[in-house]
Amino acid sequence: MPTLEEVARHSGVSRSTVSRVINNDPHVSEETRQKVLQAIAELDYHPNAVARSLAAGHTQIIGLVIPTAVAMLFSDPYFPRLIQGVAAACNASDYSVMLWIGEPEYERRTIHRHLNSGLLDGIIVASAVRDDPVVSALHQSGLPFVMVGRPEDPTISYVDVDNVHGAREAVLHLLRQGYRRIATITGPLNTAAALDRLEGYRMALQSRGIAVDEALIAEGDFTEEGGALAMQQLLPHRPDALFCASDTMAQGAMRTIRAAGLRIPQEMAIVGYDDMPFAPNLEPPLTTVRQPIERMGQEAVALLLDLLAHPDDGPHHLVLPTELIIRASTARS
Amino acid sequence: MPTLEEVARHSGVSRSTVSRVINNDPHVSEETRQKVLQAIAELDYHPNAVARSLAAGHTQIIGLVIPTAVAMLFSDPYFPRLIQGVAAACNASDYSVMLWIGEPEYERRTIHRHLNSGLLDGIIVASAVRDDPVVSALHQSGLPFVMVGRPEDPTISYVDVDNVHGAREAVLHLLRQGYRRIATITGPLNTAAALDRLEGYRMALQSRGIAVDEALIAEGDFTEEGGALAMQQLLPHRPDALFCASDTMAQGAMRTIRAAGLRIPQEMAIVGYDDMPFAPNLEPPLTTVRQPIERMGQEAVALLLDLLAHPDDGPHHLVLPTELIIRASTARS
DNA sequence: TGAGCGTATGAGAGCGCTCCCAATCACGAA
DNA sequence: TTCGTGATTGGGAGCGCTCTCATACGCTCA
Repeated sequence: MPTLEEVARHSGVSRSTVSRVINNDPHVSEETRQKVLQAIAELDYHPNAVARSLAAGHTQIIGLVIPTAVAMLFSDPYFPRLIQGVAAACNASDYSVMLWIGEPEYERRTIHRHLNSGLLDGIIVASAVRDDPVVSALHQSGLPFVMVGRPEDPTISYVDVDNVHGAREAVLHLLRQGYRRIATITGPLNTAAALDRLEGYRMALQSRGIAVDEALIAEGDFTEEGGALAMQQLLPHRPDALFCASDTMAQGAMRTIRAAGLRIPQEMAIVGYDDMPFAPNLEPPLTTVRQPIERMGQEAVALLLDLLAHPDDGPHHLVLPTELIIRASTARS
Repeated sequence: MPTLEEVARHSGVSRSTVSRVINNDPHVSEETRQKVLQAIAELDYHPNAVARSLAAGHTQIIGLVIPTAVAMLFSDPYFPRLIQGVAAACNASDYSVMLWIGEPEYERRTIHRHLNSGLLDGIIVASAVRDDPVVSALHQSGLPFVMVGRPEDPTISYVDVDNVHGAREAVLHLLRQGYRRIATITGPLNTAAALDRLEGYRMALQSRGIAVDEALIAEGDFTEEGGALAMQQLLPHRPDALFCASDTMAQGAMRTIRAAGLRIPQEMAIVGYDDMPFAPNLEPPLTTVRQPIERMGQEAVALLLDLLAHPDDGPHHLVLPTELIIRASTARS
């Protein structure tokens, strides 16, 4: 593995000059630049990222933390898409992504060790639950970071989708279709997304003068099984429509509904959330709220890079719009 | 951020000694060790990973390359689970994971730049297609690497599942149930997994003296849509059973089958592959071949670390067993 | 012709750590 | 007492690069 030094010797210039051409410093004559470039090609030289980071004081690496419980990663295409978005944006900006999946047994010491190792220039935290220890550790470490999903603390930069609005539109659609006893299966209520969607549900009903019946609200956990279970609680209260805080839970709820002998959408309309790839293939195809997951990842990177460039700026908050995708599961025939 | 130097001053010993206690060198008196440990705690010192890497010549970082086309990441839980396995195993061994999602536009130069930057101690390549440029680049870079999924070149270390055997068992099950005109939807035939599963299909038929009808073989692309399309090709040839090289494609095929008015499994039995989370929830629940995806990730890390420790060992090949999960989609009633 | 200025280049001091080698010391053996 | 021995500790030379500063070399302009 050739070094800067060797390239310098080979092309008859100093280390500094080679460094300049590598870093595209304009203060190099065209002639010298060519000479150096040729030496680089001949020796097949590649700068050593580690040495470069040590000298420069930054690594061009950002961390992507996914502190969610292990189980969700398995079935939910949310994270792959988010990762995809983050990776794409990083590649485009010459950053690398260090993946860090928060295992439950990770305790404070390990977290700190990673955060303070100087390996990361910044961090993106995906979908933390409330009071996540990673977030507080991050906060006191002083490392720049942005969250995907609104945190409690407004001084933190984040990008999120407009969950309240998305949920409200979904429920309003149900209302417009003439449904009146609308139930909801929420996500785990220690997440901001679940809370916001529930809030949207309430707002929609209230805006039409319909009292919220707490018996029509069941808490799920974003899993298929959890959706099926929650639906069992809901069924005795005879709702005529359902707003689910995730497509995955909607899928589970549909199973329960069918098992109870009810027809969708004639006897029970359903709206999901996420517009997962399987949503159009369900029986019947699922009306749902699409959110720009991948774009969130990209915007999170953009925000973080901005934060790295201008550390003194206040926190940035970016809220992306959602889109209601209407399919057969809410078609009052 | 305090440095080694400061810890040394603060505890009244030399840099070397502090370095020793950090690295658990036994040649330090208990008394000194305590003194240093205390200074470390008081200053809240954390070693700088970058400086350490530069001096030590290795980074404790491994790369996880996913060169597959973007689309698959979206719908397929395969990668999340693999990532999960890799991350877990790395954490357990004090390594970090650098994620590298191969965008199509990544050309040779970029690949080389990453491989030769010295940032990575080793690499795990997930599911490369045949003649993937990343693999050849990796080969000539001299970086230790292992693949997930059997490569053509036997000198490369890999871990894989026994795809031939898994497919054979699946088709034999169909045969045992009395089905005779068994069709198959393969994966893209430029991947080893698809080829191996097709091979298992052929072997099963031949072992029962049944001639392979090429009209009953359709190539898919591991997507739901691809499965639906492939099934349309197959239908005119009147198969009575189907072996799908992935659950996702099976899902698509079921859609086509149902649209054609055929009942599953009475008029068309189906076996999938992967045992994805949704497989038991399909209508009817899908018989499928389960493979230990997460474990593959773990074993890949184990193999790689072994390779790092013993660079001169020959290539390791590890083939994990599959398991046939029998559900209603093959229940000849 | 020489002062003044801008541009191209080189020198050298780190960045924070590891690791080899030498120095020190205590202690038992000769 | 002297020397060897082994356990501790310190010194110092890098790892490969960046970056500030100083130097040198043209120019232009008076």
